[in-house]
Amino acid sequence: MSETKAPSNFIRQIIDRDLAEGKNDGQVVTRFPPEPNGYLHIGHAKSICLNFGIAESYGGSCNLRFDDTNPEKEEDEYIQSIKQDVQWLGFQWNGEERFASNYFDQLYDLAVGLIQKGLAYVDSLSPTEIAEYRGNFTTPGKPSPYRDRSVDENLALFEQMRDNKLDEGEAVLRAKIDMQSPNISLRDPILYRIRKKTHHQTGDKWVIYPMYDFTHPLSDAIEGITHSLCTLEFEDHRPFYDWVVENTSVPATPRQYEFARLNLNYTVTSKRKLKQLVDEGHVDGWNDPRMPTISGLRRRGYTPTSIRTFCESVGVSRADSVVDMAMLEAAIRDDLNQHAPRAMCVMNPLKVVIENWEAGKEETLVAPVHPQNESMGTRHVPMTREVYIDREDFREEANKKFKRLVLGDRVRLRYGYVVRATDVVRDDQGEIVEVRCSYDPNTLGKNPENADDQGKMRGVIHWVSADKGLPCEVRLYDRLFSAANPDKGLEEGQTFLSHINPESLTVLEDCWVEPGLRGALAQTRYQFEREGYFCVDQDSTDERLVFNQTVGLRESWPKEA
RNA sequence: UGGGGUAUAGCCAAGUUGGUAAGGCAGCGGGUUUUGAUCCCGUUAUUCCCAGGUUCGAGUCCUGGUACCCCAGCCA
Repeated sequence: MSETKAPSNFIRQIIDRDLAEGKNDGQVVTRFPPEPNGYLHIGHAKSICLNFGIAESYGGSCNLRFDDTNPEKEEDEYIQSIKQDVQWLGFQWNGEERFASNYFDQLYDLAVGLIQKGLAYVDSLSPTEIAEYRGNFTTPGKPSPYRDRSVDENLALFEQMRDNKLDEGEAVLRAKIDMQSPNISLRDPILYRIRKKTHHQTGDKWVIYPMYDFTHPLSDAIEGITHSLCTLEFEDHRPFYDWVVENTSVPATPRQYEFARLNLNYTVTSKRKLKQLVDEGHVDGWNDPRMPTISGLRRRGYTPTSIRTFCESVGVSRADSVVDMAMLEAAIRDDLNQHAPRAMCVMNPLKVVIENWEAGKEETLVAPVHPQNESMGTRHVPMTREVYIDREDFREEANKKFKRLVLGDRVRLRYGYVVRATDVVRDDQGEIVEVRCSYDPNTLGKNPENADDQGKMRGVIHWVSADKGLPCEVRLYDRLFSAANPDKGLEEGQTFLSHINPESLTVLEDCWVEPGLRGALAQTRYQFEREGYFCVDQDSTDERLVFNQTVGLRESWPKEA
């Protein structure tokens, strides 16, 4: 086992430097701060792994904080799912989960302090007027006529806002900074707005709610966060983040650092778009196995380890990038290859009758649970006169590269005997419905003695006893979108939804799996040999197993076979 | 258009004081194999967005370009 060295990235370098300079008393405290307005997705996993991972490797701690400053979009359902997902990934936050709303009282006092210092004022401009006064990229903003209200008047007005004396949109509290700033987020950013909505944590206590830009630096400071990691789009807000920390009396000086968010091809990682997919019924819910949500990946069969190693492998940088889905798939294949028990499942059954096998005779074959890991033990696979093989594994004729069953040739039934196809049975339409075979009783665990005459043994195929196998359902998944970037190449009137892959889900109803899987619990993962990795879906019942394809095996065989 | 960022292989990504381009994914070739899997071995950038310059020496420093991303919510 090689020592896993902490991956180098610019954030770790900053922390190393800070530690070397003795900053923050040698402490490293991070936080993962989601807004509870949706389910977590693979992009959040990157942030979670970064924040918790850094805390872990520097002997620090990481808080879970809900950034719940906008009661309009937030729900308790999201809070619960977020907590579950973080824990499932294997991380434990420091103490209880926190809420920005825990700090509403302190935030209010700090805002009053800003007013008293002449650094904040109540603006009575309408929303559209505020937008006009703000200017744009080329035009500097101009001061609101209310910008120079007296401290006393501001204090009184802010109190009226808080005491529900004003209507929504009638007034806001703004920081007094610089309406001419080339950085638009410094043109007197809004600190508080009136929202007469019941809040999932504070109920009806408040009718004014602080904005993210005001809340975040203060929450960080209150919690003693040392390194506040967020994505690139907040870069322009950093000067205001520092302004807030400098101009309020808070116990610490957290610093914000930005990294590039994760993009994956053939999917979307935007809460808004994911919510749209769910709300409009394009998928089966937030945990649809095709979704890039943590809960979707979980249902699909991804392991926490695979998601964590994936996040580690993509690294952390400041360059916009789009990670290839193949990297995610490589991570889950790697984990499951090592740990998933093997089983045989036939998904497109074709009956095979072994004519020289005595009717009614059953033989129990012994197979390893894992070919490279003896400690996982063995399993019993019943062999009978009639078995199913996959239709893809039989051809009447084929060239030498086809390593499966061909009429007249031999193939091994995995863990069992070598059989030779002798004839086919067709239905009225001429379609093959059955293959007749003979078997060589002397080939269990050894090769046929006459390998060279009478045609060679072409390969090994999987199979399931027709009498003893279990009928089951298998759900196959393809990428949710057929375009690498669903937001690109759109015609007039099209949206990312136009790129949805209509064949992202294939349900196979007539599948057969070896009987040892009877009663398998939801989430149990297997490698179906020669097919891929699958896990038991939550829709599974005692009567009927349902499997989700997590990912196929790597396939590399000659195209013209 | 003003401001803020980013450019290293098909995709991520190391490269810190200038010393002669890590690693992963994908690909390709070969070996082992009762999974066309796994595993193993080999291979894939004379060049770092472009053009100049400094230097014995530049992905790293300087100058000038180019491309792409973010910002004009009382969202986060």
